[in-house]
Amino acid sequence: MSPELTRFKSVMRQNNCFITKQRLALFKYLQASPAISINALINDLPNQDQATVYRNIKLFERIGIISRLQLGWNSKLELSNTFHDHHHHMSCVKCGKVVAWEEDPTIELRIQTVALKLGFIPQDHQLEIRGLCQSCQK
Amino acid sequence: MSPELTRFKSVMRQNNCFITKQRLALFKYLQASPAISINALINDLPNQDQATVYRNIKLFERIGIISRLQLGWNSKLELSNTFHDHHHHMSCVKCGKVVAWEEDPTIELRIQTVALKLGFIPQDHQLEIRGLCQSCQK
DNA sequence: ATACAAATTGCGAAAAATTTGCAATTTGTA
DNA sequence: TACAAATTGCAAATTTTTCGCAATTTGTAT
Repeated sequence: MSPELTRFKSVMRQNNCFITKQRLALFKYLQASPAISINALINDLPNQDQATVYRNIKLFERIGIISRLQLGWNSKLELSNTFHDHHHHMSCVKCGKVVAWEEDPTIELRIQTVALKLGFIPQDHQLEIRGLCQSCQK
Repeated sequence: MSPELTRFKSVMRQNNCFITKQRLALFKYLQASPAISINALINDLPNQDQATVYRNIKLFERIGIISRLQLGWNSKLELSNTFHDHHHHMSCVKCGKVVAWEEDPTIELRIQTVALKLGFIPQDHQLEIRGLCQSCQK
């Protein structure tokens, strides 16, 4: 069992949530790519009703398993699994491609400092960069 | 005329967009707070049809005047005026309060570096921190 | 000023996205 | 294995967003 799966089950148990096959399939699907739209989820998990998908997305958000991203100016809402090492996203304004990147210690540290200065206890953060990807620069 | 308003008009002209009173009202409203939901906009701009509000939000996003934020796990989509000095947001996971903060040179520089390393030409970015605000810590 | 072409608006209706109630099924626990 | 509680699927309701089109408004060139 992958460490992400172990962690997933542990978080679910901590929150008194049943581990159903629908939830497992959703979690695994979310692990496969850095960002995915709700529509893609509903289409690619055809054995689940859309109501179930929506309910479980909301649950996963509430207990911190996924978070919502707003990538481009015209893009749909997307979801990303927070159990990835990469929390941050860079998206191309032209072709829409999304690349995830690893935490950057300098940025993480700065975020801590800024949050504390404003009186917040930081819990989570999200950084999205928009720009032109290599192939769209040509 | 405020410098923001001047810049707004200039960006609008560059994009061959008419400066209508609906768009001016929308822009001014977006300037008043760090983040605002679409519903609040529609309710607070009662002299505009909701179709107009939606169309102009889309326009403003496309030409870079506003950007979308996804603040809390349960929060609605919000919009923020990019002409503010503060681009970044910190939101309280408990009470939903949103605080904007100024650019941080260390973070900005790091973002440039990371983007270039991944082959992107960065155009815009967005950083959102979630945590517990001072009053909700008690 | 005035007139004109093109862009924008308001309206109503359509389409898309999300949520809800409830009976049937599934889950974890004892 | 049996039970209580949680979850699912389904259909319908609700909410959010988009669209077509006639009427109005805007910027520009007289």
